[in-house]
Amino acid sequence: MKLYNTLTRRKDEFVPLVPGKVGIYTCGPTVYLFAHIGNFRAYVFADTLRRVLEYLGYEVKHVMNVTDVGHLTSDEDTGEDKLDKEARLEGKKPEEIAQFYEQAFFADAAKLSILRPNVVCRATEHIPEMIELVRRIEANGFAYRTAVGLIFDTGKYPEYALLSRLNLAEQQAGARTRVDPERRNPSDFALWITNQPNHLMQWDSPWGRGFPGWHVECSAMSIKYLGERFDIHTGGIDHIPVHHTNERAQNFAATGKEVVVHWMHNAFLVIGDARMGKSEGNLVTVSELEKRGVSPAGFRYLCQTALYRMPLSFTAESLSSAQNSLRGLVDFGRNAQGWPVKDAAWTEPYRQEFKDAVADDMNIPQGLAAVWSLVREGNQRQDRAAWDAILDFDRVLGLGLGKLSETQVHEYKVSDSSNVTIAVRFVASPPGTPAEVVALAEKRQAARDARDWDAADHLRRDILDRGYVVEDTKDGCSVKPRP
RNA sequence: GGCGGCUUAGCCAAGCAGCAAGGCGACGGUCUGCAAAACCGUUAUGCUCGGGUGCAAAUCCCGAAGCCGCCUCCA
Repeated sequence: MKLYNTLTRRKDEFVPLVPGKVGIYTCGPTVYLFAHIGNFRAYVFADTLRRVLEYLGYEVKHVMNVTDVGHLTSDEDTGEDKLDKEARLEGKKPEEIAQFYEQAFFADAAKLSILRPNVVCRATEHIPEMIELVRRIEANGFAYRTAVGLIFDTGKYPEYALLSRLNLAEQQAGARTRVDPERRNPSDFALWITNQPNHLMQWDSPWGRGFPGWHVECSAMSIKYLGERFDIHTGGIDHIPVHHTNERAQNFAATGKEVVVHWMHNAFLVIGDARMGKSEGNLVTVSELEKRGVSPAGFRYLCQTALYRMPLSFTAESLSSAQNSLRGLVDFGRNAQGWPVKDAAWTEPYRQEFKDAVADDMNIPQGLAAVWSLVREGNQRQDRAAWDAILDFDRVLGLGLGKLSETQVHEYKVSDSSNVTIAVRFVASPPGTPAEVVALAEKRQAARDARDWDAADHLRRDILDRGYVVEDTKDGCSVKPRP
């Protein structure tokens, strides 16, 4: 398969370091607030990457960190820790804040069918590993002390600017932050921060009591769980110039190696012309989405309509478009389940198309085109083989189509006055449909059989009042929740 | 000031040199007691604009305009 690599700026052929196996590290959430759906685009992307690799037969080890310390509110390495700040604000301990928002994060992730990474690692539980990594960096001569703590000397790493293609000479030092006169280079950053007595979370270290710089955790934990050379590192595009650039520098300073082979970055979800962000005041969470009548699966579908590397427009219109598309897919599934598998052979070209698309740098939109071809042709052929193929694709799409289209069929006999069965009718409905609704549907069919259209229409109204719509077919009807 | 990205139909969005995928929406038709679903058809002689290279350009090159992100924490 091919994957775009930020380091080389082109689609590279993906060759795993160990045949058949893939290690992925994903920059996870900083658990001091609810994650918004802009954040979740990144995790849907990472999850889809994992699913694609598994679909193509790789054994994937997916590692994700949870940042619960060391992420400062400014990059001057002197600001408040986000967790500390929120803890003070809410009058709680940092651990309580972290625990609460971590739990909330994974609850939302589960709603979005994001598979839990094989390893979820918390920064605070890896302080010894971080200290060890920093010690190696220092021993290799890449660090120096200042009043702030231990600082990474980016001048010692000639390739420092390669990932972001920064032109350090032209960068305006201190254009937006004050200059620390003790720094050797404007891009130098803290590995271990000391002399911050107000910081709530502190640990002893060779450099004094303090806490790790933000970038250290990802280097330390990715290396711990995936080794000193691993396949893929994912994150948002905003991480390229600072976080990942620094991480890469640390990796090299500690190990002497290019640790990460493929760097992959997702573009932002954009609202109108702006990104979604806390300071923009346009955050939308998964719960808010649900309140607006958009299912998590609908949002996930929206994410799958665009390439992960392209900005995606998040508007009321694009959302409802996605939600409607998903509904169409689910409707097809409900119908298709009533059909026999006639001939699976005709689905082969579409299966191939899907596979080729996702193997080409995860071109999910192209894969969706194959899905819709199957819907169209499956409908024409009335062949469940189409649905079987789509369910197979859903291992990648992660829309939960199987569950969403679940249907129970209630069959019953219709008899004449002398108790002779004259027909077998059915009512199909999703699990959880109230029995009352099914009963009304049955009653309505009887009215229809009696050609009592007024009664039938009246009953349809009653069913609608209970939140369900009826669709008639030859020998029965199906009821489903009103869209 | 530096780096990066985006501009394709009403909307979302693929395509990265060889007849402009797909979805949503809209409109017309078939089916239906009426609907819904489904099916059939229509919806970009053109891809921000101007040059250039090629037999051939939405795709490559040069230039312009507009929009955005990062360089402070941010997916």
